[in-house]
Amino acid sequence: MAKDFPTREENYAQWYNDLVIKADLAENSAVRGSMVIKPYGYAIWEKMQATLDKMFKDSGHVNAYFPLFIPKSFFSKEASHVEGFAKECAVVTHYRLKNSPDGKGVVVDEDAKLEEELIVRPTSETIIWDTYRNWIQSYRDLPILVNQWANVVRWEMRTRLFLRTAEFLWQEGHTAHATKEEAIEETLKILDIYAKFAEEWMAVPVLKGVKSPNERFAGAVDTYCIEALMQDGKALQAGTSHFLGQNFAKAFDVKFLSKENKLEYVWATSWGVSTRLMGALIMAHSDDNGLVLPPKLAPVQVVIVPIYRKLEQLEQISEVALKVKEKLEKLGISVKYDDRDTFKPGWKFSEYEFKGVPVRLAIGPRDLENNTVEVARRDTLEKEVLQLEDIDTKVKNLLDQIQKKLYYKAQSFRDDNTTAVDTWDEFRDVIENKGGFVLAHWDGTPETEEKIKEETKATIRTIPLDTKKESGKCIYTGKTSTQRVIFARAY
RNA sequence: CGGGGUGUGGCGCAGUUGGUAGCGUGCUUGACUGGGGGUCAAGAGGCCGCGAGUUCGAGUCUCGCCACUCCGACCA
Repeated sequence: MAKDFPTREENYAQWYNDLVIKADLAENSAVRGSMVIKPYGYAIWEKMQATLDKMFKDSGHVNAYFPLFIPKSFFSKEASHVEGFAKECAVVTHYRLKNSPDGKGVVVDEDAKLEEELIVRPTSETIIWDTYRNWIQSYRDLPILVNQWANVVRWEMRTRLFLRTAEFLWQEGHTAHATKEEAIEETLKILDIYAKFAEEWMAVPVLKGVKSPNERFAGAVDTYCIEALMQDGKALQAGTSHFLGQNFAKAFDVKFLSKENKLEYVWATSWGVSTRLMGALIMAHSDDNGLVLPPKLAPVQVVIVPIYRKLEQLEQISEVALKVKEKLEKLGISVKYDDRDTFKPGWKFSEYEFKGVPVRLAIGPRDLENNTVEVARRDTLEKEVLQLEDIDTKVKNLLDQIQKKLYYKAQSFRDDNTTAVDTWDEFRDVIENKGGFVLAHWDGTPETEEKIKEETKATIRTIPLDTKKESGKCIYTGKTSTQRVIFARAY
């Protein structure tokens, strides 16, 4: 099944696509631009969800749910917000179908036109702030720290599995605060959660930073982001956290009485990560043999494959294998024992390798005699034969080791592909031939960023937060600059 | 929305100057097999994207439509 798909070198885009489909993560659906997330892919997403959900709750947030449909009029209330999303909104205009006159199928019933058209949410700021108006009167009602898990629709022209689909799954947090400082603090707190999740669970190193005005969320004062580097040298925005200022409070007239008995506008944030993280996860670690998953997010962490000739042998092996499974499960490891007689061991090896299962154990007659088990790790493809004694802690340690190794590998890749440049020629050369993150001085103007984008397709991915100030000259205009920013071609 | 490509068993493809559809893989059954995608045998499976036209005859030629896909402009 896994044969015949291109290497990363040959065709990176095709490699990614084939990987997603052949590893059973997702497939294209009958609806253009919308995908079906298959059980194996969805299991990964569920683990992401569960982890993030806990992190949000541990930091004081609660979940709620707001409607899929948003009245059209809500959108026009915040000027830059409309502008940002208007071009990609799906609109509901009618609420009824009827049999077509020719008797073949159904048509829209023109008599069932909606008074006010509804937008399928591309994001929920408008409906949520319209709601918050009623929730907030006093400083005592603040802060509101709400998150929702939902689907959203953005009518994209070109789509790619997980990376950009017309409909996608995400979480969106929407918080309301009494002060500017508190809202900014919230924005950064979430950014830290995102970074921690990416690095510790996904094993993907990310840069934390702030977006340039060109890349800012429509309606935000500041957009913070985590930015990851993929194996083809392109950047991927993995999560965003927005400080919205009082923009939405003003647009939706959300005011509160402060302790000082003054009527003030509420300060807001919003933040989200989506199924796009799946794309980042896949591209960050996988190789030409298929998917590579970090143990912490792998739906199956360990697979056990029995090797046998006769069914009596299988019984003996199963006895040992099931004991191993039980011991591993006691340590919280998810184990699959694949004793299907309908597939050959070699076939199973390839299958699980392709699907990125971190550790494979094989137990055969020789192992029964010697009290051993063959342990294979997916990330390095190394195999070794270990004594059965303490196999549970050995495997647990191995999983931890794989998790760390994946992160370090991704980190050293990123380091190798981060280049500081000081001249325009150098800049163009690196963007064109090497790729990756390029650290360069920029004069701070949207015009310059736009010009650079036109000429090189590279954009400012982020203005890093934890970086030293350093004076220099803009690579494009030569004007003075106080800090290097990160340029890259991006997904 | 512009430019290219592709639509043929589940999947991947071949199909010559028009003559009634084939290969690989997968599927079913059986035997032998089993420590890296096994071998052999016997089977099942097709509105050739859709619609017109040319022709005695169209997977093949003509026209129209639809879908998918890749490359650009737009985007998490």
